[in-house]
Amino acid sequence: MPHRSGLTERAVAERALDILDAEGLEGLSVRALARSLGVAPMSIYTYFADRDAILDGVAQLLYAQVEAPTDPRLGPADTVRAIMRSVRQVLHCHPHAVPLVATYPPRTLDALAFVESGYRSFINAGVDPETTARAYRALVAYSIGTAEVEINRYFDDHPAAQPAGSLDAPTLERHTPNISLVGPHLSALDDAEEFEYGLSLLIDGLVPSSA
Amino acid sequence: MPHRSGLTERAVAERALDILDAEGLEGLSVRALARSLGVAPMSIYTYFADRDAILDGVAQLLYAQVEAPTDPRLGPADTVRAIMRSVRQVLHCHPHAVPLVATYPPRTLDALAFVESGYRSFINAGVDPETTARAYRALVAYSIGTAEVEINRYFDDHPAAQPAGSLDAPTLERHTPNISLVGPHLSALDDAEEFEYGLSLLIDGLVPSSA
DNA sequence: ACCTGAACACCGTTCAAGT
DNA sequence: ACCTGAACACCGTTCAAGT
Repeated sequence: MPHRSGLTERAVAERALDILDAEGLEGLSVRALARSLGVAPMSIYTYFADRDAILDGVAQLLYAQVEAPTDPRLGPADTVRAIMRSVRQVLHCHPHAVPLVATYPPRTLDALAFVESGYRSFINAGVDPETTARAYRALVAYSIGTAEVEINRYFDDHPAAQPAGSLDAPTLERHTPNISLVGPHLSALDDAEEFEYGLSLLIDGLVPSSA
Repeated sequence: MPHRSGLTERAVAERALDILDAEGLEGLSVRALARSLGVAPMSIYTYFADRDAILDGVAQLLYAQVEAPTDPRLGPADTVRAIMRSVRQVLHCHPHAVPLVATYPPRTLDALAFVESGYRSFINAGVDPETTARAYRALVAYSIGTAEVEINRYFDDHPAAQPAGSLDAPTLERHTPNISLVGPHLSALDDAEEFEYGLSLLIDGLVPSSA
């Protein structure tokens, strides 16, 4: 009888995602995952070759959650904008997964669905495959970069915004006056607004006839 | 007598960077670092509060290596382009450090030097502080995103480019024809070229009078 | 094929003790 | 202030054995 424990690769990956959300990447150990599933640690290796394969599996689950617009009348710019927003939303629901998405590209059919939709909107609009590939690459980099800075709150404790760090405000003002000047504005920026701002710059440049 | 072992925070961080380069992030353990320095594991905690603080220290070392142009006649676009290229170069020399740079922002005076230079070129050109902050944020996200996809070789084994994965070429062709079409172009893209391409799009959009 | 316990070679960090 | 060894509560993974 196969799967005496009732487990499947998918069920293991889904539990892994639960643990990742609750405990973070360090808390997602093979042993903790097995404990949560009520099996011996080594049973996990029936479904995944090693811990990295589990993390890859979690990434595939999240890629599958990305929604792509289905309306074929939508142009490539609007389609890609909707996909990018969906990616951002999924990652905001699973912030600890950002490093995984930065590491493991979509691989399964479900995970690749949104990529196919994005490509289709470009190709159907007459964009050539190479331009499509370049646009996809730039947009992936933008997704990952913005997600990293957002979930790590990269600009929150920026010097001059948070003078409680190792450098005090007078020292900063003397050595880096422009950081003192710009810092407060940096930490006041709105995540969603800045995401849209940079995204528009990219889309306007990447999509040949953005209409 | 302070520092009986002859260690300093900086020396510990530099050895940590050596280990990171040679062994990767997982190989950079507190115990391995202590072993390499010839001290007991707990001695490390004299200089750093915990492992995360060590990783932050390594990031600060790398930020300090970023070179910013000193010519004040250079406009903000050219200044920022040079800084972005230097960041990319430093990260290519230390690929395992990319997740650290994505996590820990510049904090020390040395690490902040290139940020100050970039800000100065904007402010001196008459750009207001908020626009400067928005540009910096977008450029940081772009640096991190492009570095992640480059060091992880994110597009190398993309389906259709590398049909040896779990999906075979006929299955891909049937379910995701556009991925089959675009994939080969994606894996053929040149890292440096695409970096410059997206960077130009951003700079053209971000720098008010790009002249 | 699937699941197990024991074992190996590690971790980060706390603690109490030394100088 | 700095450094130490011992200990605690963990890791991922190999192996040999079970069903």
